[in-house]
Amino acid sequence: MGLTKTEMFSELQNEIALYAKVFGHPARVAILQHLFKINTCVCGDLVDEIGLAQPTISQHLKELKHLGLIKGNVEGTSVCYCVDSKNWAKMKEVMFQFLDQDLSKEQCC
Amino acid sequence: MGLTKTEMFSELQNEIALYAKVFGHPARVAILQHLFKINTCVCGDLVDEIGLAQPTISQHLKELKHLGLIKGNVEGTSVCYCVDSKNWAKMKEVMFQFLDQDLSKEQCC
DNA sequence: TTAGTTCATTGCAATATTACGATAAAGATT
DNA sequence: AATCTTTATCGTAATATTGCAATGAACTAA
Repeated sequence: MGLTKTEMFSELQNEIALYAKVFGHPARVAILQHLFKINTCVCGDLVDEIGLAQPTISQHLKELKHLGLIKGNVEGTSVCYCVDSKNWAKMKEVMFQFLDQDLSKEQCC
Repeated sequence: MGLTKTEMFSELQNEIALYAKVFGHPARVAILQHLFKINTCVCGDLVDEIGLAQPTISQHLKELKHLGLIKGNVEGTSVCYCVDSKNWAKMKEVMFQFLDQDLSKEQCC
């Protein structure tokens, strides 16, 4: 069916899944890593940096922007992208809490 | 096309994306949360706990198992699942390193 | 043996995602 | 104005994902 039944899950579960989904493609991971590496706005390097076509990159950027993880600033003809540090921190908190659960008790397996 | 061009990306980028992808569905998030909450093996509660059909849960479990994040132990008629703490820790390290990049430098946006 | 329980697998339909050519939009340059 | 540069959007093809009914496999209980 391809249709996720979001209504069956808690808001937190859906939030985690949404964040994770956007990281679930290496192109978006690469985009973010580049933004972190440069650590300032990037205006167009991305298509050269990553090997995908311009419309494809644009689409991936859109998804990252839609979740609020990056911001885009129009600057003349080009657009400057950078990580939205405030929203990134929010996301990090949610994801850390999920990933950092402890496994103290013994396991039977 | 729906076909990710994995060969264009680094091994780390693909690894991060694979982990993230498996967390990119609320059912799998819910399964993992339940396993953490119970903090021991679970033999069949999952279908009741989460509201999806048994084959659907089985499929999600398969994906989690395939990545090594959970283990399944056959115990008579039933199968006991639990988080594989060693592999979970490995995954955590990879994901933390990706998520925990700092944003010290000023941003222009 | 027969029937019941539990989980995996198969097969399929519906939807989502990915990629990109073509094109549009908008500012910059000549 | 005419052209160039840069990014977004549209349309479409290919592939992936999700969900479940039906069925199978394997052990248990009567």
